[in-house]
Amino acid sequence: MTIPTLKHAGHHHPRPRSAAIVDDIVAHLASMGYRDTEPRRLVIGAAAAQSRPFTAEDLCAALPCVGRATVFRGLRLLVETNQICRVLLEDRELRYQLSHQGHHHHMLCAVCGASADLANCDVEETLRASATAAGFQMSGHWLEVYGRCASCAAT
Amino acid sequence: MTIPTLKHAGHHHPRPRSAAIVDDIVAHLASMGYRDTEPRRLVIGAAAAQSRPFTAEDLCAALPCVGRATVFRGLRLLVETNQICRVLLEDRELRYQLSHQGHHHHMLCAVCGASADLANCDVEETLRASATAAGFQMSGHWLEVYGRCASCAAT
DNA sequence: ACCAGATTGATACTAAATATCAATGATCCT
DNA sequence: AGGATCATTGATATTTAGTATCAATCTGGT
Repeated sequence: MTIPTLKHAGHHHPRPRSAAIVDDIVAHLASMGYRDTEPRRLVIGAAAAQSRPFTAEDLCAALPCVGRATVFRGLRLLVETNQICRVLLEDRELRYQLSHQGHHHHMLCAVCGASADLANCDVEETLRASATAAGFQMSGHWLEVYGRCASCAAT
Repeated sequence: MTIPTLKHAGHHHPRPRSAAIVDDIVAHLASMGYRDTEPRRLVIGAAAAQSRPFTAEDLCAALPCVGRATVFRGLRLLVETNQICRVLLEDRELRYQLSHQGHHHHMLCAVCGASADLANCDVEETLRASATAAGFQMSGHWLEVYGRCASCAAT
């Protein structure tokens, strides 16, 4: 879980994918006036290193050298700047994962915890129509789909 | 917040609506082997008396004479037996409200906290189709719609 | 190098909910 | 009705997830 330092940048060995992601996100944050700090990079790097939706606690455990409050602050900042999104498990546990697109939804595997983006799913129109019919002015929605991913369903 | 006793059943004055609801739910629970206890009735009665989605804390406050743990246990039991359903606000606060139908969704007013059932909204098919296309075996979903109810939108 | 102000982290704190467990009480059985 | 049984209760402690505080530190711009 050690995050590589930056001294190898430019070296002919490719840096881990997550290093590039970290740079991207840090650059994006910098353009919004947020500073480039080591703890922040660590949080982003650890988030990018996760292969599954993760909890704040996961990051705290992965980063014993980073203060707990800082991990939470980092996550909050990343959510606010749309770099990561929040997902809710069926038991209401909150997890995070890197954002890949704008607004979208997730399918969460109850067995292995994997998440997949829900493609071609245009629920929004339908919802808005129903809401409007009831005199409701819809401003947003939250949707999670639960089930089993392809490989877990196969077993 | 006093729950009337049953001695007036059959009297020509109608009992409050909530009393009948309590009886119904208690009967349903009894058919599943759950006992008919006074604290349980108080919890159900208080839940039925709410006009808006309510928090566990609301019930605790409304029922100072009922132990906190009992309120939570009562709510859990009611959810498990589908007598009430859980609703999530945008800030992830959890609320409860009586169930009126089988599976359905809610529109939640961010201003006044009212909730309305989302009628004629057949998202499930769409979701399942998308999920299946991704090799996902959908087993359930969670959907909340946020916005403003008719009267709050009017102001 | 300097400064203003953003950021950090140790700590305390809050809020929501569950675990414990002895005492109570509802239901069944006869 | 009486009694045994076991679900239920409630006071309390504990857990969990996250926020508030605030002095010390670090970053980025000049």
